[in-house]
This record gives sequence, structure tokens and C-alpha cells, in this order.
Amino acid sequence: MSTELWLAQLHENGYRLTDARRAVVEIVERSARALTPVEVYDMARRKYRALGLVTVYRTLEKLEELHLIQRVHQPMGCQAFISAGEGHQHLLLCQNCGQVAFFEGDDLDVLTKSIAKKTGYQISEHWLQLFGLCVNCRTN
Amino acid sequence: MSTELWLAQLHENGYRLTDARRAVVEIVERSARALTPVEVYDMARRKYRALGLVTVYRTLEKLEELHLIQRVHQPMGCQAFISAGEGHQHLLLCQNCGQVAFFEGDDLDVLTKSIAKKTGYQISEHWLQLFGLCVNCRTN
DNA sequence: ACACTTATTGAAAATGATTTTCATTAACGA
DNA sequence: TCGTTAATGAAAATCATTTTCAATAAGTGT
Ligand SMILES: [Mn+2]
Ligand SMILES: [Mn+2]
Ligand SMILES: [Zn+2]
Ligand SMILES: [Zn+2]
Repeated sequence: MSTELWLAQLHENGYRLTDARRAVVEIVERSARALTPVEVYDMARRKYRALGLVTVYRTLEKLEELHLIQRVHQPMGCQAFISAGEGHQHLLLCQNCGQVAFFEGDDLDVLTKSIAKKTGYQISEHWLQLFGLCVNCRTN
Repeated sequence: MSTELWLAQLHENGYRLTDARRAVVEIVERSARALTPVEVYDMARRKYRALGLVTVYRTLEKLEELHLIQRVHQPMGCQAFISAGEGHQHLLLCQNCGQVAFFEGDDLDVLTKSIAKKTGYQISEHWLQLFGLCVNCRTN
């Protein structure tokens, strides 16, 4: 559904709509876990055989530029992307299956102010990521 | 000073003390910012000319194994290492010069419990990293 | 001090991931 | 429908990391 929105975004920003891009967008937008370029390639090629890996890289680049996807950092590697959350959100990752959940409402103001005072740094950003087991992986 | 401790750690774990390792340890242990393997190579080679880049990779691997250094993830790349903090600490990075400060005392229990309840995930770990400007870079 | 065992080394080759080049194709505004 | 030009995929180039391997030297026992 939101696939259409992504394609519209691309179009509005002067990018042409091609079958290659449609295939990549469809895969990435619908995934509940972060995907590497090769994973996207393999999956998207089932929709569009002629797709090239290079185009996957190029499309991911543009989607990141438009803030439609974001890079996910993990102990095993940092070359994976997931559709970006809206507004100020952070990720919660299942260490077993990779399932991603977004959350918001973290309040680090007290902490950052205290650290700023203590260290003299002017703090402007933070990265927060939680790891654990999703409902499925927890039970089974 | 603590360079000696690192070397002792290596020795205690059955690793031999070589000039190559001494040079790498000296550089990494004293750095106030995260260094990439090539940066370590360039700097350590000033102490030990014959040093090979391969040995830098191998030594960093061992230091990480012994928890003497830790990998630092940044927007620009995730292949840099800094001497590890003691106990439960997190990093505060200067976006201008890369200077690293450690901090502790973050209390995410309330948050993680709330997120756990909301999502059904069993949360076991977290990554937290702050970004900003260090005292030097803030003024100048 | 010497000899022995074997971990460690650096050079070179191999691998793997990403980027660049380039001729061809096709999106889309006119 | 046409023309312009962005987009494409194949192949080559580049870059980072790992593996292979013969030579070296650290640490141990004498
Ligand atoms: Mn936050
Ligand atoms: Mn913490
Ligand atoms: Zn799971
Ligand atoms: Zn700074």
C-alpha cells in the first residue's frame, strides 16, 4: 500500500519510475526485517528477473537519501536497510530472526543534560537500539 | 602506562610479545578517538617500520577478543576501534574531531520494561551512543 | 648462551563487497 | 509519436579484508 507512496516520493523528486525500482521498493517496503543489498537483489529478482545488483545499490542509495529507509547497525554487520520509522523512533531487534519493531517515547533529556554538564560536550544526537527476542522466537 | 597492562593481558592469554604487537597496542591504547585499521597501521609504522597491515588486523582481532578494545559504529563507517570502557559504559562522540568520552549511569530499565510490555519482546541488551561537539570543537 | 618448538610475521594472492564505466534502453514531457 | 536524457545491466575497476605460505623469532627448557 505504502509502496505507492514511496514510488510517488521518488517521482516527485525527479526520479523515473522503472520496473527495477518498483521491484526493489516493493521488497524493502514490505520487509519486517533489515535486508542487505544482496538479499534485496535475490528477493526482488523474483519479481523482475532482469534486475541488476548495481541497480539495487543505486536504488537503496536514493531511498536512504529520501529518508524512506535507514541503515541498521548490528553486531554482525551494518550493511542492512529497513523502512524508516516516522518521526523520532528507535529500533528493537530480535537477535534470533531479525524482526524489527519500532518504538518511541524514550526520554533521554535528563541523561544527556547531565552528561553534557559533566563532559562539557554539546550533545545534539543520540543512537539507541534495543536487542532481544520477539514473541515468536521467545516461545518456540 | 596501561600499555603494559594490555601487553600483560596478551601474554597471560598465551600470545607472544612482539614488536609488531607492541607498536599496535601503544597506538590504540593511547588514542582518544576511534581508529581504523589503516590509521593504526600508518601510526604504528612510525614506531615499527616493518609492520604489516595484516598484523594490524590480526592484533585488533585479539584485542577485541580480550575486550581491551571495542568497535565504534558511526554514520560514516563502522570499522573503527577504541580502547574499551570498564564495566557498563557508553560512548559520546565529537562529530567534528572524533574525540571519544565514556559515560555511565544511564538507566533504561523503566523504558525497556515499558517497551517489553508493549511489544512482547524479551529485551536483553541495548546500544546507546551520544553525538555532539567536544569542548574544543565547540568553542573554536 | 644455545637449541628447539611453534606462534607470528609480512608479502602476495585470493576473496568479497561496492563503485565506476559505458553502450544500450526506455521513461516521460513536449 | 518523438527527442532528450535518466536509468539500466554487464563488465571492469577499485577497495577492504582474509587466506596462504615460507621465513623468522618468542618463549621455554637445557
Ligand atoms: Mn530517542
Ligand atoms: Mn546502558
Ligand atoms: Zn524473532
Ligand atoms: Zn571535537
